[in-house]
Amino acid sequence: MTTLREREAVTDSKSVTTHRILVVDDESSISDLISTSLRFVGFDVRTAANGAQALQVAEEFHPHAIVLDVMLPDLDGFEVCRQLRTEGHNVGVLFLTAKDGMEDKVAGLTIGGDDYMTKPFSLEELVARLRSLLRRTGAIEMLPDDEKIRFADLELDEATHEVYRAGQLIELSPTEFLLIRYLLINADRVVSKAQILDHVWQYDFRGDAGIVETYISYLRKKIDIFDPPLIHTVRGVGYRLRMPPKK
Amino acid sequence: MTTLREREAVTDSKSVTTHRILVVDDESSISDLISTSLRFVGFDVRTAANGAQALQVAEEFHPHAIVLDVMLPDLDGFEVCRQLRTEGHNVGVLFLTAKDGMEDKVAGLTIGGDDYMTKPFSLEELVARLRSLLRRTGAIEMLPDDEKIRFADLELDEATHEVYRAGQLIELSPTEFLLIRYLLINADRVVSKAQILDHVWQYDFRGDAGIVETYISYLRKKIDIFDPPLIHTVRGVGYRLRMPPKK
DNA sequence: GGCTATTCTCAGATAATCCTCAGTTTGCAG
DNA sequence: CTGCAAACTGAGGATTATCTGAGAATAGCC
Repeated sequence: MTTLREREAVTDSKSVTTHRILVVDDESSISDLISTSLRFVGFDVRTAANGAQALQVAEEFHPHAIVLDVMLPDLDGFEVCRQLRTEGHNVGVLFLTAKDGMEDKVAGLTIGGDDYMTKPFSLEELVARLRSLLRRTGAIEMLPDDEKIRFADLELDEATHEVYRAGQLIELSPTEFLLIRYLLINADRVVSKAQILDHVWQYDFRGDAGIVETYISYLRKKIDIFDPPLIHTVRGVGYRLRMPPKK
Repeated sequence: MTTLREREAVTDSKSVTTHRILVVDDESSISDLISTSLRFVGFDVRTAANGAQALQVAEEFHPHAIVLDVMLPDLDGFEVCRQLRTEGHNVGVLFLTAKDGMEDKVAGLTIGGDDYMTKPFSLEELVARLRSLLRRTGAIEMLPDDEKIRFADLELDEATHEVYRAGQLIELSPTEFLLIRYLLINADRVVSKAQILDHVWQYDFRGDAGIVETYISYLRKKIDIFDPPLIHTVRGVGYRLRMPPKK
């Protein structure tokens, strides 16, 4: 489903504020997945399958940010990053790393505005991190309310990762947080369980869509003990955040 | 009984710009059913019976959207989709999947604004989902009220799946929703029970047309308790949504 | 290496929906 | 006005979707 943000982004892309993102990964399935997803939310995407190609594309594409796998067939991601920087590309990098212990090394190297994620990740998170990266590196000018999403008396703060209902802080697990954010971004629209699964869960999740029901149930117990309930089931279709119709 | 019934009256007067749709399915009965139906509502349709052919046809046809069975004799649907995307066809895909077994392959199907349906499906739903897909992927320009259908004081919202009569929210079951949408799309025209059955019910439904009467009755109890009644019986022919002649 | 929070599966309970059927009502032709 | 076929509607059983609790597996943390 098109989300509000996604639509804004899509509209933007036709006018001025399209951001150029370079995606570098040698597995084409991953880079396809990422680029499809990023294109859909309105970024201008170019891909590269190795380090040399990445440097070459960066030269003419001048990306605002790079999604960069650290494990590449030729140069490794750090090397690519170093060379870019020495050539004067002052660009934010979101590193991707396999979950194999390299994490610490990456963590140490992501100084400045950079960030990193371990594979597999969820697409919601990728987009969120990328936006945050662009914001930090100044590619997107910071709007005051840019990092808060509100619906009724529900408020989500991207910067602090906090969620409030009726002014009260709600403790959420990581997955619960991603789920409520996805619902908030799509407030008032119906989203199917498949969509939720594809956006919120890691891309390699091969379980049943029933897990969505479980997490909806968790969220309801934390968020919808308040009145009025905001999370509504649309039988046979999906879920939807909505205000009860006023009498 | 429920094979290919008459569908004369249902021409789509609205669509001016014709959109190109590629239908890919190896069962010709299915692809015939779909393409006939899509042509009827005004799309320009081309078909392919396997993955290779699909890629080839896409090359010269440049479809705005693809209806793609995931189970094909050569490549599977995902592979076709991936190859299309890497070749720069930035096109929305509506996947068709069999209900049995493949449940776990559902993940990843709704990424770039794509969508999927399980077989068997109803033609009404197919068309609705396809329109929504075209809208999302930008093939149809988005008008503010694009997702609403109105007739008299009856209003249906595709995005929220809500129906209002006289400003009041009406709770409908999935089948009731499809039925009222079909009537709304054909507002002021008579539609036969056979047509309704063909469009609203799954194409493999083998029951009696009497079910339509039952559902019309359900709708009347929810929608036509308001004045004036909008759902009218045309004895011996079918049903019609219409305003009563003014006094 | 244990401890805790979290994720995920599963299965029974609950509830909504679907569909059939049969008795009743309605409209129309003769 | 009468009789017949079409349409209406309520009841109920079958089916399916969703909810939720319990517990096993896993990951993250000190």
